[in-house]
Parts: sequence; C-alpha cells; structure tokens
Amino acid sequence: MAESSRKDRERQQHREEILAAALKLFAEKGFASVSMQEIAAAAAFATGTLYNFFPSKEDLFFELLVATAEESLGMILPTLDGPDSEEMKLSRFIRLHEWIIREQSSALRLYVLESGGRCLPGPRVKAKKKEIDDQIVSRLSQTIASGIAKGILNDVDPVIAAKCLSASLESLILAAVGDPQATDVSEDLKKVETLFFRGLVKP
Amino acid sequence: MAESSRKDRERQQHREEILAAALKLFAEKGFASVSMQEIAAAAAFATGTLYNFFPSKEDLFFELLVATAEESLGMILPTLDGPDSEEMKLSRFIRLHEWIIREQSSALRLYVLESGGRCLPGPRVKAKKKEIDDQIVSRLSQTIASGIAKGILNDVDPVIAAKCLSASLESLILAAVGDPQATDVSEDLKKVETLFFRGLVKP
Amino acid sequence: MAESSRKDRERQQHREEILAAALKLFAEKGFASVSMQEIAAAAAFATGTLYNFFPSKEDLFFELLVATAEESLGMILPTLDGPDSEEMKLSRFIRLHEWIIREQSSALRLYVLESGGRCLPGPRVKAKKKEIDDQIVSRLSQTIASGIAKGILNDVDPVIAAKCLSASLESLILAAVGDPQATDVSEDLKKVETLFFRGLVKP
Amino acid sequence: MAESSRKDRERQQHREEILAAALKLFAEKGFASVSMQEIAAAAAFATGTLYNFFPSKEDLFFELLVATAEESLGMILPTLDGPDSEEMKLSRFIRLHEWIIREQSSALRLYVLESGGRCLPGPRVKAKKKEIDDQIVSRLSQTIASGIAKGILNDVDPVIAAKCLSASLESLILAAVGDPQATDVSEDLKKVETLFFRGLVKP
DNA sequence: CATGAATGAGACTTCATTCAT
DNA sequence: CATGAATGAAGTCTCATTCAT
Repeated sequence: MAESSRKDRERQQHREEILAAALKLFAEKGFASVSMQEIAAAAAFATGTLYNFFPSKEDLFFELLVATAEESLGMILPTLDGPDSEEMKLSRFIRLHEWIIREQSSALRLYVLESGGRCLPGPRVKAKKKEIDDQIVSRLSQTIASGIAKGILNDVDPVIAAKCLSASLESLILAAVGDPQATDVSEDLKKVETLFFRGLVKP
Repeated sequence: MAESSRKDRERQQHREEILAAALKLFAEKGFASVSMQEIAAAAAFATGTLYNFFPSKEDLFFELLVATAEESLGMILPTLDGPDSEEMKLSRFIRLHEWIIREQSSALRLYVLESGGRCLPGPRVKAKKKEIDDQIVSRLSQTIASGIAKGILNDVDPVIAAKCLSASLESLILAAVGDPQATDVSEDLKKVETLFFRGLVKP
Repeated sequence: MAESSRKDRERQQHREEILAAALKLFAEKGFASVSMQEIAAAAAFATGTLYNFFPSKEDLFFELLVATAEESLGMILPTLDGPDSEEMKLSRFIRLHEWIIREQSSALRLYVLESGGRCLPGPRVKAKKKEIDDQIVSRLSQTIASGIAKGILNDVDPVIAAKCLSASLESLILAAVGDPQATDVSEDLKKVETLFFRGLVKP
Repeated sequence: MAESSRKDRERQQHREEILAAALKLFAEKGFASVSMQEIAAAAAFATGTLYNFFPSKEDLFFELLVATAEESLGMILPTLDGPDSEEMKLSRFIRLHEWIIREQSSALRLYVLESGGRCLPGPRVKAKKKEIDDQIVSRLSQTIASGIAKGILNDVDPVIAAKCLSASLESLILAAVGDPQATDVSEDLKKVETLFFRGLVKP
C-alpha cells in the first residue's frame, strides 16, 4: 500500500511534468503548431507515454485548460467576494491582473487563446472555454449589479459592463505578454480603472 | 479588345470567388484548420487552380486580410473625422459597429483572428495585422486626446481608452457573430456607449 | 501559295524560337528541372502553343537532341575524313573541341547530359543518345584502326581508344562549361593530345 | 542492456535496408526520378518511416553518396600507395576497377551520377561530389607527377592525365554497368592500360 | 507504465497536359 | 495557330496515434 502510494505519487508527478511542458509550448506557439513529439521531448518522455495519460492531443489541451482555469478562477473570483464596497472589489479585481500577468502568463495565453475559440480543436474545448468566461463575467456582473442596486454605481448594463471590462483586461494581458519589455503594467491597470470608473464624458 | 476585357473580367470573377470561399472558411475555422483543397472545393475549382491566383496559402490569407481591412478601415476611420464634437464622433464610431456586424461579419472574424496574432502563418501577416490594429487605436486615441484637450472628455489616458473601447467592441463582435441568434446588437452598442461615456462609479 | 509559304516560314520561325529557349534552359538546369511553362515564357509564347509543335515535353527534348547532335556531328565527323594522316586527323579532332566548347556549349551540355542517359525521360531518348555516341566512337575507332593498319599508330584496341578519348574530351568539356572562368582550354587540349599520342610510360 | 543493444541493432538494420533500397533505385533511375514512396515500398516501410531516419530526400541521397564514396575511396586510394613503381601503381589502380564494377556497380552509378553534378539536388551534394572527385584526381596526379620526376613516366601534364584516365574508367564502368551482358571487363581494362601506357602514336 | 519505431492519412505545392475561345 | 486558365495526379514532408517489447 505504501508502495502503491509511491507509485501514485510518481504517476501524478509525471502527469504534471507533461502538463507543464505542454502548457509552455501551447502558450508559445498555439495548439495547432505544437506536436505531441515536441511535448514529449520537452517533458523528457517518449511519445507513447503521453497517451498513457491523455487519450488524445485535444484531451491534453482540454485538461490544461481546465487546470489553469481553475487556478486562475481561484485567484480571480475571491477578489469579488467579501464585505467591501463594490467599488473596492472592482478595483481589487482590476489590480489583481498585474499579478496574473506576472505569474500566470503562460496559463493566460492559453486561456485567452485563439480569440474566442476558433482554431481550437473540438466543441468540447469551446464549450469549456465559454463556461470559464461566463463564470467570470457572471460573477463580475453580479458585483456590478449589486453596486448599482446600492446606488454606488451608475446604472449601466451590468453584463455589458462585465464583458467590456473583461475584454479590456484580456487585451492588455495579451499585449503585455506579447511584448516582454512591456510598458508599466501596473500603471496601465490604474488607467483602466480610472477609465472604467469615471467614464469618458465629463458630467 | 472586348475579348480580352471579358477574359479579364472572368479571371477577376474567379479570383473573387476564391477569395469569398476562403474568407468564409478562414473566418469559420481559422487559418490552420482550412486546407487548400477545402477552399478549392468550396469555390468549385481544382486544387491547382488556386495557385494560379495566389502563390501560397499564406499569400491567399494575406490578400484577404489586406482587402477586408481596407474595406473596414474605409468605413471606420471616417466616423472619427469631421467637424463634430468628440463625443459625437465616438458615438458614431461605436454605433457603426452594428453595421459592421451585419455586413462584415466574416471579414471581421478574420480580422480579429487568432487573438493577437499567435498561430498565424508568417511574420508578414502578423505585421500587417498589427499595422491595421494600430491605425484604429491611433486614430481613436487622437480623437479622445482632442476631446480631453477641449475639456469635453475626462482626463483619462487616451491610448488606454482607445484600446479598451476597441477590445470591448471586438469582443461584442465576436460574440455576436458567434451566436447567430444574438441579442439585440443595437441595444448592446448603446449600452457600451453609456458605459464608456458615464463610467461605472457615481461621481 | 505565297501566303502559305509565309505562314510556313513563320511556323518554322516559331518552332526554332521554342527550340532555342528550350535548349538554353535544358542545358542550364537539366531536363527534370525545367517546366513547360518556363520554356513557354522564355520563348514568349503561351503554354499551349508549345503543344502545337511538340506532342510532349519528352518530344521537345528529343527534337533538340537530334537537332544539336546533327549540327555537332556535322562539325566533328568531317575532321576524321580526308587524305591526311591518321595522326593529323586525330589531332584535328581533338583541337576541334576548343571551338565546340566556345560555340556549342549549350548543345553539348545537352548532349553530354545526364551521364550516360540515366535520369532522362524515356527509352527513345536513351537510344538516340547511344546512337549519336556510337557514331562518333565508331568513326573514331575506324580512323584509329586505319592508322594501326598503316603502321602509324600503336597496336591498341581501336574501340577502347576511341571510347577513352571521347570520354576524356567530354569530361573536359563539362568541366570547361561548368567553370566559366575555366583554365586555358586550348592548352588543355594540347596536353590531352600529348597524353594520348605519347602515352604515359617511357619506351 | 542486451535489450537496448538489440533495438539499436534493429534500427541500424532498418536504416541499412532503406539505404540499400534507395541506392538501388537512385542508381537505376537518378535522383529526380525516384520518389520517397517508391523507396519506402522497396524497403517495405511506410513513407513516413523514411523520415525517422533521414530528414529529407536530399539527406538520404547525401548519406548514400558519402557512405559509398568512403567505401570506394577506401579501396581505390591504397592502390596508389606503397613502395612499388609508379607504373605498377597505375596498373593496380586500373585493374582494381574490375572488382569495382563487379562489387560496387550500384554505388558507382550513384557516384558517377548526373554527369558533373547538374540536376542534382542541392549545393551540398554538388560540393561533396566534387570533393570526392578531387581526391581521386589529386592522388592520381601526384602519383603520375612522382613517376615523371623519377623519369619513369613521360612528361605529360599530370592533372590532365589523371582526369583523362579517371574519365575513361568512369565511362567504361557506366557502359559495363549499363549492359549486364557486357564484354569482358578484365580484357577491356587491360586494353585501357595499354592505351594509356604506350600512347597512340608510334615513337 | 515507459518506450519509440512504425504507420498512413493528409497537408501544401508543382507541373505536364488539355481545351474552349 | 495562339492563348492561358483549368486540371488533377503526384511529390515531399508532417504528425497524431498505435503497438510490440
């Protein structure tokens, strides 16, 4: 039993090594441009070994999507909880992206990958991606709606606002991750906050 | 002379049939997932015929990118010119996207393609895509800066504001094009305008 | 009739333009690496026009082989005729190659093409090439045999000698045509003559 | 360990099967006229398998060129070494070709391939072929020069003599390999020796 | 479970040849 | 006869997947 536990641990270890290698490559080059041989080599396994863990390339990608999404969601969603004011929550949500860009760049390239789901393998991946997006937008729009109800926020459409904020942040992330020598992300995020909080037109 | 003109016309016609078929397919499935044989079949030509018009798959895609971009830019940029107030220009800019979604959906899917340029064929395509993006963001941020200078608009970062607005509209476009039974786009665009004009937080 | 004669002349003219373009290209790049489109473009005709003159690419090549061979044979064979001594004839034969290298380089590249007939299109071409080779070797060996009979030449095998001389000259031609800045061909040919006349081993 | 050694042996075996099949085909039909599928079929492998051993068709050909050249050079060059007289060395060199024709026919067809290097794949192959040629001609001309210096051989140009001898032997090889029912090669080689040693013209 | 050679379908591209004008 | 767009078979090469060891 101790033995099987060690084996389990090793198996899990191997699984994660493969996932890590695949994440790095997919994030760099996109799903279609990475071969299983490449992943295997990067993970220091034989090609066939990958198929002991994942039935297909698509499954491997899917697994990755789920895993990274959960980790990111675990960071993102809590910023919108708690007793603070909605304004504060949104501010925290926006500023959290600095950390995300720093720490999660690979995962996010994967997540924001392929601009809405085209050029992705199967419908399952598309559905999952939509599900993840929806979770963020949904939680975000709840927060906004709550702020509106409390009279703290302007009476804008909460869902539209959530989508716009989300899209804007994704766009910044991609730009930041694309240019390694990016401009000051922290400053940019502050500016995004100002924009979304104050609006364009003077009252 | 009439003869050669007719032949030229036919050749041009065929060229456009190929471009139309390719646009539809690329927009649906992405560059890497469409084969030349598929395009040829959709255009009712033999595979080799495509190469009488375009030297390579990448060239075909590039041609498409340039052509659709020019058409779209020709629609978009003028909305930001003229003697009107900056507020009015931005409003026109936003509402123009309703027409774009209706008339240009395929072209735009192509244009917004591949989430920032990854998984695209060559560096030439990437560069062109960035050039197009920059033109819009640049013209948009000029308009915003001008409004700020006049005291009409709040003192936000013009480039950030342009990027966020652009990203938000692209996101709506993709969603609208993805779901054929989309919600009322016109209404959504109005809400985007409200959001960006008024901001989230009550003054 | 005058009309048809003009037409005939034009037709012949076109035929020769095509042959000239093809000769140049085949000599430069080899049979397999030249396309009919290339030849047509070089001759300033449409692709289809070539097929009004030659049933296939191979036929065009064959025609070329025959035409250039006849021209070359017309130069080469006479050097071996006449009342002169066999030694003189062989000397003339060898030195003629200087002119050949200068004036006939394209034709010879074609003729010496593909090292014995491999990598050539069909058996017909092979047979023709062999026939041409044989004519030279045959006439040459007759000359040598005659010289031996007269006691002028040493008693070597005439056919072997003809083949060796022919192969040696072909080899020099190829080298000379390959390197444009070749060494002094005239000098080299003199050395070949010395070699074949005197032999290697001191008596 | 025994296991991996067996696998290695098998892999090497397969590699050689492919090389053997390719050698046979290339020697028969020339580089351009042999397809990878043809080679694969002849070696009883799938098309893709070839690419597990050789990155490209050209690489496969190159490998073959190098391997056969080394084997042949290993036989040829030593005949020109040793304490014997230059006359003896040249005699040995010439007569060695009988063995070469018998044992190495395919390799030599490959080696003598393409009459000077045209219609060969890349510049790398050309360069290698020239290098091989030069080695033989160089060593041969050294031997001849040495004989001349000793007063054993006539004062002919050593490089020209080497080239002519080489070209003559190559020509015989090609003819002998082309006609399976060839005349007596051994006899022919003796005649070549006589020709080159004694020369044509009576002293 | 790990291995990695083998597979073979399929992608892009070329080009000899045809045929309607 | 001239044209040149169209054809489609064939070639090189890639890569997701399998399977015997």
